[in-house]
Amino acid sequence: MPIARPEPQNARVIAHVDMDCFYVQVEQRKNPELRGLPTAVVQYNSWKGGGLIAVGYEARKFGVKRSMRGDEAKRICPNIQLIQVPVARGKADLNLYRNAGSEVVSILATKGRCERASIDEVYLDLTDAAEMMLSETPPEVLEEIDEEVLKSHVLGLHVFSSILKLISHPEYDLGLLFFRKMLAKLASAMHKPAQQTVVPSSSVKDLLASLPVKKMKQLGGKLGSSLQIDLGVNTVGDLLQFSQEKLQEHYGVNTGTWLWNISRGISGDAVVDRLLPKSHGCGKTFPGPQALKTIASVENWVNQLCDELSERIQSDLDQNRRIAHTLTLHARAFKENDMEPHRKFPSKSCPLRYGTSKIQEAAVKLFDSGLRDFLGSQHIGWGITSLSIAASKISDLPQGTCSILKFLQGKIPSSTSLSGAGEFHKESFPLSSTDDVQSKGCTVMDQEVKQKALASEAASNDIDIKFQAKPLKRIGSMVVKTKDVGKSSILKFFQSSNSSFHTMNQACERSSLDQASSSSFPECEEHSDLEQIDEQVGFSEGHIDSDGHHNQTRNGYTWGINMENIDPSVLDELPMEIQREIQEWFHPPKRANTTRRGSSIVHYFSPVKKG
DNA sequence: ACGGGTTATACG
DNA sequence: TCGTATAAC
Repeated sequence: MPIARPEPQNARVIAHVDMDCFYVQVEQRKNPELRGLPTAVVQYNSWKGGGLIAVGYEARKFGVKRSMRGDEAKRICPNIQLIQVPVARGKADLNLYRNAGSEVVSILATKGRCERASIDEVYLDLTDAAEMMLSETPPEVLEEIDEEVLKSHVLGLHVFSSILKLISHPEYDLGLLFFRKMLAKLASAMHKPAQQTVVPSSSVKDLLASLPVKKMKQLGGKLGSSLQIDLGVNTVGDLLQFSQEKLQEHYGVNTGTWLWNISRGISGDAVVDRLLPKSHGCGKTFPGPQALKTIASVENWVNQLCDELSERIQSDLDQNRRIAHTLTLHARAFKENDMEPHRKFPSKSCPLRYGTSKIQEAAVKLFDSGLRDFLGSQHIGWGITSLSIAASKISDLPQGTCSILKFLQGKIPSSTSLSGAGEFHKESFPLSSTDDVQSKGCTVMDQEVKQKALASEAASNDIDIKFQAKPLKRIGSMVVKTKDVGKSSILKFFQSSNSSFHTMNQACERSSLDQASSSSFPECEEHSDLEQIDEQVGFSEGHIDSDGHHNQTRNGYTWGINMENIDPSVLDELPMEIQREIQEWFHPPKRANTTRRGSSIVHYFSPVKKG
């Protein structure tokens, strides 16, 4: 049976939704009395009335612009309502607007595949909806609709926004390949506010021919200027004269081919199904005299930033079941007596472990490290003019996971795909820089060789393999504990294949003197640190092809595999060692001199469906 | 030495 | 990879 593919890939119907003066609208929704009044949103107000970050259309009539100061706006437009961005922890707090943006996305997401492009912009793939419409509407009526749409920019389709739709039907499509997102984006800016612009395929060629390159997304900056100055390209149409090689010569293979393609309307950019941001960040500037000049003041602000970030990633975890793996700190700094206005302060990153104080400690370390690099051997005064931290490398938690605390309290997520016997396996999922191990170690290496080597390394180091389980789909992992339980752990992993731990365990036993040495896996050494074991413990329903042997432990007890036997209410009755161990998984003992170069991991417990 | 605070992406 | 630079809103 052939798979139905009714839709050629090049005929997507894509809308770009761009909110007009979004922050202002959010404030006006909150306080309807502001509606119709000239309104702007300002950040802070102590210096020259604060900086405007959004200006309503009523105020724009007076010439009020973004980037003006509040005082200036007031001069031009005495009646202007200046609404301050909320302040929390001494800094601007944009959560109100972020959440409003999420509201919009989730509404749009009911209409088609959505990609959140920014706090107030969404791409929306309406192909299915359009096809539905096409199939249910007689062609004559469709023509009429199209005509209407072309004549006037349809008003107020969405209370919140001006909407642009780019519509093309397969039968209208002549030679132009997918160019949709870019065009949609382009046209949404053409008629504002509260209007939509429809771009039929037939108009695209002419539109591009005269379109200034600077108007195109990605060409608004230096690259666009270079096109104008170095190549004399002023419109997208002008680009057509240049060969692909020529463009690559100037701008590299990647950018060169990209330019060549877009000038021909070729752009593979699909609307990616993503409703949530890929990272979270927060920062603050300390302009001029406010520059931070002591470690203590820096730490204070780092702590404030971390507090906010921690809250945000925690709510991302709670609401969206996502975990961030990397923490990055950026700063801008100057040196006293150094004529160079802004020497660069290096940005630094490390594995991200949850908990406000952990994040704060880590961020302060990152700052210290950056400051050392920044100062080198010089002993001179410095100042920090901006600080920011970010949480990135966010991944989804497997479905059905919950905190182990909840698990132990008996709050197990309801069973969906699996309903078999409840035997629980502990799994370890690699996070953040552990990905190094996979890409450096595993992908280049034969799986079996890798496993044997790992096993023999474990054996030769007199390490007791405590537990392993085969995790969901693509990643395999194991936790190796030393005999000295609780003192150190080594985390290793390998790409998942069908090989079970059973195999590995055997390999371990028989190859204790195997020639493969740990030096073959220097990257693994970096990950030997109990602190890598994150307390973010989850419970998940997965599929594990257990054979009942792979969980054998050799130091007297097992936990994890026998979780089915643990009644959460009688946790106290567990052997002391187990209790202690569980404690340590939650709160690994601190070790002063460990470098934190390894990664965090997340542990899951999965019920096993028995054959 | 800045409209300020975020996000995303490409490059080396 | 990580860190930097660029671009956008």
